[in-house]
Amino acid sequence: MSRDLPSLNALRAFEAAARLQSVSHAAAELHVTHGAVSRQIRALEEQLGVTLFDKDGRGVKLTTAGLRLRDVASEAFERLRGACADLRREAEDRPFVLGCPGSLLARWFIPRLDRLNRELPELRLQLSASEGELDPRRPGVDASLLFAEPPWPTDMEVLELATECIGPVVSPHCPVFDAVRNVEPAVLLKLPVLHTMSRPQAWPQWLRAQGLETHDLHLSQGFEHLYFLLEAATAGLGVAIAPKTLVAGDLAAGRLVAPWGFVETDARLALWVPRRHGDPRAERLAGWLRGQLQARRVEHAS
Amino acid sequence: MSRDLPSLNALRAFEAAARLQSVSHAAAELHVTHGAVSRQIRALEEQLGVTLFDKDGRGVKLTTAGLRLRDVASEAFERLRGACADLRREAEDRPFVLGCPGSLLARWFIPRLDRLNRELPELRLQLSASEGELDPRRPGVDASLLFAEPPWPTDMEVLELATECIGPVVSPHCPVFDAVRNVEPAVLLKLPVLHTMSRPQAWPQWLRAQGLETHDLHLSQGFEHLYFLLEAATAGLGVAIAPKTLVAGDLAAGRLVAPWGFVETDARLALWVPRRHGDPRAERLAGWLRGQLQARRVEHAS
DNA sequence: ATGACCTGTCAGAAAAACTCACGGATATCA
DNA sequence: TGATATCCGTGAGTTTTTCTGACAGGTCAT
Repeated sequence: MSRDLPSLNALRAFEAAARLQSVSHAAAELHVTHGAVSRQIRALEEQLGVTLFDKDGRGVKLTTAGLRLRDVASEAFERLRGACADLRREAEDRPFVLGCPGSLLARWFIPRLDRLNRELPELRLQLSASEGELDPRRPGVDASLLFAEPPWPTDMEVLELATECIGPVVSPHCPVFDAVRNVEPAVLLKLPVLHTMSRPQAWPQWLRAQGLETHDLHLSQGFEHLYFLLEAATAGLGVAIAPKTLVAGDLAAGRLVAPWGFVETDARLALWVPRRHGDPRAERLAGWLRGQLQARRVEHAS
Repeated sequence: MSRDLPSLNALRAFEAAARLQSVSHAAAELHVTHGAVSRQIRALEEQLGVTLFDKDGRGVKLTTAGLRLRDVASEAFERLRGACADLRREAEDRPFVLGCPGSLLARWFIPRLDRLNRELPELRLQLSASEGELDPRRPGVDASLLFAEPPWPTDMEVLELATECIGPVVSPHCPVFDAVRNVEPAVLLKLPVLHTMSRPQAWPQWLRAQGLETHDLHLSQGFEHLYFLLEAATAGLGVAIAPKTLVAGDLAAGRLVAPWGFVETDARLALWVPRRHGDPRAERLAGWLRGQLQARRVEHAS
């Protein structure tokens, strides 16, 4: 029992009061009322069975026992303060690691990276393109940016950034471009289309949204990653289906066209933050990303 | 803000878990459930913005940040533990100072002091006979033993030990003894009686209890302290009035007789303990005193 | 005396910590 | 290879601690 520490909050209150020679000043430092500090000191005196303060005029004065305890307590708390401050500072200085699929990284993020680093330098953003499947729970990753459909897992805080719109895109230099320039969506059913393993539902989703049957679909070349699919499309290999966000740049530059329009899906572009960590910088990043996605839309509308 | 310490209870939970490399063992050490410790560690990690533990199989392992914090925290807490244990030990070893009127000290306490020191050696009892008025609030006095009537002051814990009975006593060798051996109380009104300044109400109280008028009372020699009054009575100077407890020894030894009996007053023999200190040893002393007072009564009855 | 200032105390309110029960993951044993 | 035991994390609800706000008493300077 004697190995047990007394109440640590009481010790902290005592230490502050002893250091400042004043219950009221200690209360101010601890952001509480003087009554709270007075109580804590009383409790500590009872636990130790020792008088720590005597009244001295209208203030207080340490007893010899109090003096000895103050010396130890002040040093102990000062060390703890220092160690905690170091840890906090390092946590703040640590780069923020953002997991991100390669396609999103290449087509959307890289062009905006410079501005991000300028506007949010304290983030020290470090991008980690996923190899294979993106795992938002991978240790060392502070947050992940990805397209996905609700429901969200409970162990992640999901900050939604934008809805997803998908639609067929094709290069104007594509050999079949003349055949497909007809904006009637049904024409696409007659053509072999490019697709990706990671989004097998993309074509059926879009076709259903157009009121077309999906069983006539002719899938041709498939790619493991969306990133390669988009490269293939811009290279003129055929008609691909892609999220609008990822091809907005290509559309603006004329490298791709999307004559058949886009449809909104249930998926969301969202920032996934493991609840375990909950880095406050994730919120800042989400805010900035929302601003960028908004700006892009405004730019298009004008 | 960064000068602020994180939650100290969280820090203590972390320190225990880090030292024992186990949340459950830490919980056992702190006498709480593992859930409580887990929560505290989680809270600390959030406050510092740093991961302190990683999962390791079915246990936990410190991160490098956790390792650094543990080193500091363990030392800091160990120092605090040591300082507090020292203070507690000294508090325990410190003599227990009991304030006591000289009469009670001489007539009741001193004959029992030897047994008390044998039966409660850890008390290291130190008796402080009051000079002049006994002040139960005097600094340095852990408790005071005195006769007094309720109501009790609120800043004192009053442990009642026995009721007070007072009555006239006289030495068998007193010159007037033959005159007063008549047990009719009224005879006392005809004699000059010894009294004390500190209990001016003693005689009137007793007379009223006998159904006698008080205005006929002839006070003769007065003494400042009860102690001297009793000395005078045993020396045969006259009839005194005294608490039964203080003259029980003299009655048993035949140095005094009390043919007129005793009456119970409103006063109590009680141990007064300043609430500010509340030394737990006061309870032990009160228990022992009650036992002694009881024993004396039983002894008389038999 | 009066006002400024400080501390101690109380009842009730607010906040923190705890418990209990459950779920998921990992070792150990048969 | 299941079955079992152990360990940690989490959520709802409750208990315990702590704080507040108001007041009382004491000291000091004017």
